[in-house]
Amino acid sequence: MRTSQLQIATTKESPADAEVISHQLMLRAGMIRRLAAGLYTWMPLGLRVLRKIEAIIREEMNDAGAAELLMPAVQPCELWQESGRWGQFGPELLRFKDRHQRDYCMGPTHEEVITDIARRDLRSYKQLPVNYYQIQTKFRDEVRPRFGVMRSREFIMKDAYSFHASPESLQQTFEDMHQAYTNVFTRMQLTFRSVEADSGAIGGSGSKEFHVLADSGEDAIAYSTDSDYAANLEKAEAVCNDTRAEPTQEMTLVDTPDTKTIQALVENFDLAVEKTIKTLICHASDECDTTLVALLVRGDHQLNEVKANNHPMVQTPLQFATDEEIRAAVGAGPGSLGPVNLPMPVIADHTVAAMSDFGAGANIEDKHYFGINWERDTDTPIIADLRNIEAGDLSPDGKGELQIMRGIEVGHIFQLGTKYSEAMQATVLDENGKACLMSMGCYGIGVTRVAAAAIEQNHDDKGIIWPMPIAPFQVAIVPINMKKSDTLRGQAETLYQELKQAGIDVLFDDRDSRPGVMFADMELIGIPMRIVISDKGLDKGMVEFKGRTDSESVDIARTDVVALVASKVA
RNA sequence: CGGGGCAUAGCGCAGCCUGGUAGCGCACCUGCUUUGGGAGCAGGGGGUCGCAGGUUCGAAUCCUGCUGCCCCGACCA
Repeated sequence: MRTSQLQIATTKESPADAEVISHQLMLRAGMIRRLAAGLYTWMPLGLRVLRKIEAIIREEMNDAGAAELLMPAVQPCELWQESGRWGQFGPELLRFKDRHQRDYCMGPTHEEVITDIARRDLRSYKQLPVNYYQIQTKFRDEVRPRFGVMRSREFIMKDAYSFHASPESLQQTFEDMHQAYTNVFTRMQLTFRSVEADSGAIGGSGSKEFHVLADSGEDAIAYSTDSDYAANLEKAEAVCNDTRAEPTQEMTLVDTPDTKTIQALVENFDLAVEKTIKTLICHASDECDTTLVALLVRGDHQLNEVKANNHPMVQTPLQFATDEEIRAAVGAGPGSLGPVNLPMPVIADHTVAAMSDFGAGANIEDKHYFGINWERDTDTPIIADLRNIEAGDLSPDGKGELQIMRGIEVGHIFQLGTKYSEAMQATVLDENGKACLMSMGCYGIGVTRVAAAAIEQNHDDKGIIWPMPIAPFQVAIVPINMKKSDTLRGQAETLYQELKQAGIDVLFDDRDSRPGVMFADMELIGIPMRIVISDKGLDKGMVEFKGRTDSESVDIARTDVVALVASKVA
């Protein structure tokens, strides 16, 4: 392709609201244009990247035995009512009515539609397993779309759904998909990890996320220094091997004016932060007699909201109590809360349960108890894993300690089990002629997010550095002063044709720009290789070759350059 | 949802406090010169100053309402 046809539109400055580097570079390189909040046009240059990502995914999915189909983006409400998600899904689900006043939604995911397909088309266990996939536009009305196409409302996703006669078959396909995803991201030359994950709203058991590693990633990932264990921070199990020490202090009531925070408590009263407790009050589920329930974590630990949300005694979705609710129930406000004499169930993190001689609010305004001990001073709490792991924690598998790094979630594979097949009665006949529910798996890759993640991971001060397999073009031809030299123009054209015939994705910069402009543009848009062709060089039969990350270009014989490029592409 | 901020040319910004009818850089168009790292000179086009009211002789500027966008989020930070 020629730059004159591509309408290259690069800018030196990026819009003020683009925060993350991938968003800035995609805008500056002219890959995407914003239409409205969370809605982006993919310009020709950006679309080429998407198509390359899709092609790799398609090949690996096909190789793994999945069959491509295409479902509608608009879905009728009936299916969602059948699965129960019409009520469960919040405002993220974009709903609207057609001219007959029937309810529809823009599909954020396609479990309902595919399950409907499966129950109609699949009759016998002999047809199983099957794995359907599509690459299609999804819509999720995010509260706060941001970071460009990293968290947009409309995005392209590859979603696959498998159906099985047995859990063993599901497990097998789950593993096949894990391998297929590993192949996909390996082929894209991205640095990634697969990690254990929470199943979230989609439901089911057993799920793994694929994360592209990047410091700017929205997710934190815990991994063991000495084993394969890796998990999303929200899932990573916080273990505590300490046993509770015997009490050595009496419990005392202390006046603590102006001490509403853990930090103030530690500073004003010379208390070790490891001897303090944070008390968080949230709404209780129906399992409790009270409307509120208390969650306890050590003063220096962070509550893990996903873990809290998953606790049976906590109302879903997790909702913290307001100041007024707390005062009404306890008689004291946040900042003076603790487990002693608290009129509600107390759920403590493992670490908290192993503490002794600790300090916490007295549930009396401006007072704390110090030297509290479980059993002696207050009932032993319900114990659960409630906190985020911290770097240096023991690995749950007992091997090594956990470290934290950041990642961008680009893929997620789930074992759904029979959640949807049961709700929607998707059955096949088994060997005995009896109807049995199909087990399901589902497997997603955020195609548009992969493009952004690749940039987050691969860029420098000049711009994007595309990995070769997903680069919009593999090589750029940059002629120097072609305007003045018909010879050079002819030579550049010939080289362009030769590269095309060799099957190379080549971008011919045929603008009459100054060299600096062309160099800067080709680097900004991240073309992995560059050939500079000039009269000066051609007099000696040479052109210049430079890889995007090379510091210097090298002279190479004109007659060898096509072969060189071809070898680098392979 | 709650809190904060912003809205002036395609992009980045100034002007607003102290009202007098809009400006700079990049980009764009024309011409000349230039051509190995985002050229120089000269000329030029483009803005109902987010929308709607109000105050005023006069509003980008002051006041009110609305809309859009961005940031932050309950203990801690």
